[in-house]
Amino acid sequence: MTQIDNRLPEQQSKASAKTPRLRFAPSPTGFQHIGGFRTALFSWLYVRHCAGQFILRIEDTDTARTVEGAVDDLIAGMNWLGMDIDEGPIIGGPYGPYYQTQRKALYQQYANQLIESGHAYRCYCTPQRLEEMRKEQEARSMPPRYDRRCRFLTAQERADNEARSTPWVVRFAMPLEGETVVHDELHGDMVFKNIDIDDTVILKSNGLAPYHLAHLVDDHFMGITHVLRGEEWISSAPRHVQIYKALGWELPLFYHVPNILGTDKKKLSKRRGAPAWSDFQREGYLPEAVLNFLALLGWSYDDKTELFTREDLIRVFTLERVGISAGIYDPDKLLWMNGVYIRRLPIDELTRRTLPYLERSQAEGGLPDSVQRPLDYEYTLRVLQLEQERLKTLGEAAQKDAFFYVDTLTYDTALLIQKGMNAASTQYGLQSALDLLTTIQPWEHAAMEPPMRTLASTLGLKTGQLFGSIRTAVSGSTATPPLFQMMEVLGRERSMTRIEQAIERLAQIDH
RNA sequence: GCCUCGUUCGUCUAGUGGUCAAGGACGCCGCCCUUUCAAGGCGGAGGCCACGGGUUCGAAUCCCGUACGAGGUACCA
Repeated sequence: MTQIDNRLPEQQSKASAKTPRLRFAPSPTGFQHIGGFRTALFSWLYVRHCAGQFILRIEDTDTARTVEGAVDDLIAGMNWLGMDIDEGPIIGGPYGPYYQTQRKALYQQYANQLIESGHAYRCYCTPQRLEEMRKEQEARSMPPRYDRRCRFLTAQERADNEARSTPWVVRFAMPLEGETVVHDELHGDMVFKNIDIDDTVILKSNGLAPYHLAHLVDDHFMGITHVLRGEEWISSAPRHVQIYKALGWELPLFYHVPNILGTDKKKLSKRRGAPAWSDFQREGYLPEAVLNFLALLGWSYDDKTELFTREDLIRVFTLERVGISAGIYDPDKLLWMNGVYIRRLPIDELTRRTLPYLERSQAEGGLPDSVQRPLDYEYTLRVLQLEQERLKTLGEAAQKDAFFYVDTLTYDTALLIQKGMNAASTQYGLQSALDLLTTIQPWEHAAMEPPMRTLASTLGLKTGQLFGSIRTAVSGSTATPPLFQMMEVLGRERSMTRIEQAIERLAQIDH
């Protein structure tokens, strides 16, 4: 119940005698959101921390919900985050196959064994009967539960059903009395009354096993030592320990990790708009930042450290420091962290990694389609040098820096006119700046700034007023990198042309 | 409804009976820097540690109850 008395030393040492083998076992029913990846990350980090093995297994026994492409997307996501897999689909491994639909026979074998040992039984109830029963129980505000009718069928009734070849499923016969203790390494002992637990289906009429049997058989034969899964599994855990017991198998160590909630405080779900890994990729989050962020959702190292490289994480990650209470995913903090990672990138790498975001089509979030691709690497590097500390995502660069690439600027002429100025004085200021700029040699920010400052005071303007007008003229924007550095990158010709165009604009509103 | 888990600043968290009149981070606010925007520096607001009872010389930390939240209650995972 508490965190203090939750680790039985004997059990811990029993497990550590074997090399840790942990798995991530998602169902391919859609696109994995970050909550799933976070749980996978904990397993992966632990495995890499103690030189174990990380297995990916696809729990595709619900064929009706299986979504085409989900496995590829999942693997791509793990790849993106840098979680390498030791055994799994595609790469294979000694304990395959790694798709549950391909392990059907195994589940049937153990379902039968459980029937023979008296721990399970065939249930001939029709879905309609179950449905009616459920409705009635609900109407009487009773807990909806299978009434175990088929558990107590006479030999004759069984024979009749078989003779009529009534379709059947296999149900696990939960003990009718007593308690089941689920020992969890994080939560301690959790006690359940057996009578509260349903006789769950362990083999469906189509011959496939649902989660409750399938994952357990697989974990056993794949030699899984630690089971990390979401806390939503706690309520079915007593069922699992009973099945392990009935099969005579040793239990793995359980770690029910906290869920990640959305800002609505509900479990993250795709339906409710939880982001997929590909959303982060598309917006230009760095996988190493996302990885760092995810690691901190339900795990902590100490009271202050929170920036970790992948290697750091592997080195310091331990399961003992995984928390137990659900947490809300905070997009603002991720955004901040992504900015930190962007700022730390060597400029070459930043350029290389940002280029694809800039070059993709405008519809996909890239630069305006009028801009010629491919982009010039050196030019983009100089642009990004100025933008680096201002970027929170790589994807933002296209919006913020379009003016560096585009031929004609679109902006509201009023933005040229600074506080305390009017069209005429702005026009005069720009013209004076233009005249001065013509003489600047070489075209470098250090050569521009001192004379331009002098010009401002000569004109009786604050630097902010003069520079603000030029800034808008040259970029079409009021928030940009430092003016003269920006003009240096933009080049003399383009900078001066834009100032001329601004003057023309002002001349027009003048009358 | 029933069962289970959880509950420390808005959010992520540190905290394993005294060093906690609760520390860090994001966000927010202010100041500094400053040609704008950032970044950076400094400072601030924000928590009766869900509530109520115990245990103890001493409790955010242990126990009990309550409230609230979440999860489960499928031939889904």
